[in-house]
Amino acid sequence: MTDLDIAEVAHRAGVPASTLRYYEEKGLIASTGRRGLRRQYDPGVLERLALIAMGRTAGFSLDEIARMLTPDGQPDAQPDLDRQMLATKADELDRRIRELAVLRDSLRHAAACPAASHMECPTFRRLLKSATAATPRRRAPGPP
Amino acid sequence: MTDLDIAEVAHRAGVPASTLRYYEEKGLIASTGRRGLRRQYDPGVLERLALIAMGRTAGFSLDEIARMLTPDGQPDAQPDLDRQMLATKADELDRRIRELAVLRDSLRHAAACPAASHMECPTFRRLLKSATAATPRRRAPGPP
DNA sequence: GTCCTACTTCAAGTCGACTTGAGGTCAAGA
DNA sequence: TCTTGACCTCAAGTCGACTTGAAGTAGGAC
Repeated sequence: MTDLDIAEVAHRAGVPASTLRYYEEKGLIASTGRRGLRRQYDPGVLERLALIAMGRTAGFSLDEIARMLTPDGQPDAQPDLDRQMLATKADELDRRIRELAVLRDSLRHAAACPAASHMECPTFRRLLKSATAATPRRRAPGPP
Repeated sequence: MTDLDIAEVAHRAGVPASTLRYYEEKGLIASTGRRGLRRQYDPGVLERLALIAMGRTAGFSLDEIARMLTPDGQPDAQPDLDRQMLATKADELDRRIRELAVLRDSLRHAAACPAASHMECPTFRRLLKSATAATPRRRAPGPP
């Protein structure tokens, strides 16, 4: 029995146990059973959690991730849909990355530019324009 | 009087009027006055809104953006702090971009890879590892 | 002069992703 | 055996960024 205690998983994955319970409730992970009350996990859950974390940093919601992780459709039609979705997500990510790159350049320029107000700097305004031009109004993230 | 009505601003900026009121309440934008009850805005507010949108897509909170837009400290010490902050933010963005790039590559690979389960693919696992290795546990975004 | 409509305020609601708190349980060590 | 403390459940709270709803008001078309 190589199963891991919830505390162990929490520690190794770097998330609080409450998050693991929450993920379980959402169907993102599953425990193999209990020892007494305590959840036990297959070590593979760590990779799954890494995958979840990865998806989160990519900007996917837990529901989206759940859908990616658990193909819920017809057994044989699914893999293609899955691959299709992954490709789509990759494209989205690509767009996002390009936006952020422009933004980064804008900030860097603004940090170096001597103009009193950044808005007075033509370079900055040009960058600003190209950063916002193609942005397809999606609810922005927003960190801690 | 070239001022814009709130509806005009909302339309041109592509945000609901309620958002403009909210931003005003938060001190992110200001109206030049009222016509009757209705807020009027200087056309410059559009650039400011673009800047705000830009900051949002970069993952900054409204409070952070407010701080960037309105230097609140000593008149002469501020510009440097401002530039310093912008440079820091640019660096953060850069890290984030690199993470996302790895992620995008992982997704693309997974989409093309013939392995039954992505976890069985060594390439994917390697990518996964490098994607999550350096990730400094920050609360992830999460779209609509 | 009246009416319509788009605005106004303010309080409250929503959404996602968790966290927190109260009250309960049980495996393991003294 | 008893205690301890880390886990358990379930409900409720939090946070940021808005949105929604009720009730009120004024500019402009008729």
